[in-house]
Amino acid sequence: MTDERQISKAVIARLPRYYRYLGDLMEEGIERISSNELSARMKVTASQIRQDLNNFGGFGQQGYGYNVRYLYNEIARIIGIDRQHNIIIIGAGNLGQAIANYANFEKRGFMIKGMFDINPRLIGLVVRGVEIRGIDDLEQFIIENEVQIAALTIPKSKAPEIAERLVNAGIKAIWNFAHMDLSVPEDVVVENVHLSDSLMRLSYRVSSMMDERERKEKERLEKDV
Amino acid sequence: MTDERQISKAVIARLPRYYRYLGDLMEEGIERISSNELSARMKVTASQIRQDLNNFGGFGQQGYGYNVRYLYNEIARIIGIDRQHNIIIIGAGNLGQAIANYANFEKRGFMIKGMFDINPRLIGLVVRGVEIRGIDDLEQFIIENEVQIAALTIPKSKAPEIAERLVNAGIKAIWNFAHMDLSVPEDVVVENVHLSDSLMRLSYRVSSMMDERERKEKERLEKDV
DNA sequence: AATTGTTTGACAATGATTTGACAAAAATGA
DNA sequence: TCATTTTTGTCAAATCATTGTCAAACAATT
Repeated sequence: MTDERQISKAVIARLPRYYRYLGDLMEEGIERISSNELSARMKVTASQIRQDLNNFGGFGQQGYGYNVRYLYNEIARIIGIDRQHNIIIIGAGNLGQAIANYANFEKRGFMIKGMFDINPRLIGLVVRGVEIRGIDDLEQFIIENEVQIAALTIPKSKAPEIAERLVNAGIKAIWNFAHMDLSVPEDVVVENVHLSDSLMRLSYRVSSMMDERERKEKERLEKDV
Repeated sequence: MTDERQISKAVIARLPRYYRYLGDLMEEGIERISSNELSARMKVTASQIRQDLNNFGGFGQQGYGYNVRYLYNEIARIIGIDRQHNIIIIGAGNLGQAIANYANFEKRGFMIKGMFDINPRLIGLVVRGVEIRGIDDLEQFIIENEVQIAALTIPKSKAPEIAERLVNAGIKAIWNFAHMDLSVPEDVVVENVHLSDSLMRLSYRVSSMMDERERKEKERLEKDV
């Protein structure tokens, strides 16, 4: 009946990037774009762009291409950033404050309702108009302010305990910056940002690139002999 | 000749997670583990674990499993975190400082050689023993200190210009936190951390979970009639 | 030393994703 | 108005990734 076949993770992961490029196009004053032109800019195949977008409906028109503003708004709707999301930040250290200071937050519908920390020296401070609180009244705050999302920028050691409190208070999603995997009920979304994992991927790529360069250099020298 | 068949991106992306879990096992004092036990902890199939590891060599032993410490060290070697990498941070705002303060950096072979910013109020400050400098002598610093990696935590508007300077100074890799894609020569590694993309993926998942919940609720009510 | 149980590494089968190709639709230009 | 060009949406083919299976290897036990 409901033809809601699951859309693949790979497609979802690419949507924000489309959104970013469409925003750039709008800033450049470009009104329409073909999958071919966009594919050249984004360095992906045109086929992939068309196929990705068609998961959500036919946004283009033959002989014309895609209307940039329309597609931009449609993707915003698909991603869900046309609605308002209330968010809190737990851990008001550098990372938490960096997130709080990200200017485009409100523009995308993410309202920072509060910040929390256990460090008494931080409590009471105001970051971007948001006061840093102690975590004692965390649950009450979540319920009163209808908070759906919590950004977790605290050390690994405290993360599981806080995550459980968040879940019990009815949070819908955790943006997890702690260096560990959280275990939560299946109806709670966890989006991980494992910076250490990212740095290791970088390390792998640098290392293998250096190895390869070395290998080629050796090959070249051997040939010269 | 050289049997260096390319290892798939998906496998590389999983290595840091294996490394993380093996570290945890070591802390728990566990000496050996089977792919089956590990698969239960990590919520992936045992087959995938065995297949992934076998891309790099046979680290396990029939009837025994994998030696935790040995595998841990082998993965470190594969990722390249057994070598020393010199790194600089460009942009000493909250995000740059958050990265500088990450304690495990040195343990993984990443040596923070310097931090840079254009804000005169930050220049001269010392974060974790590293002085914040102006970006005028960036190129010289990179060469003199044999810096391979630059973390880029600056606004989008300044990123392309700085990236070009980094490339020209011979940097090998950019850990890119700017909200845009950089264009660099193909022998320069770029590892993107697009936090806004990550937040949008979270938004999509929260939104579709809420939609689904609503849909089910409606279905339930209709059935009751 | 022989037997039993465990567990890997390899391979085949399945599943998912990406790419290429093309008919049909719309825009453009004569 | 009609022919030509552009460009989508879709389908099929090709590629890539994951999973299940099993013989062979080793450990543990008697």
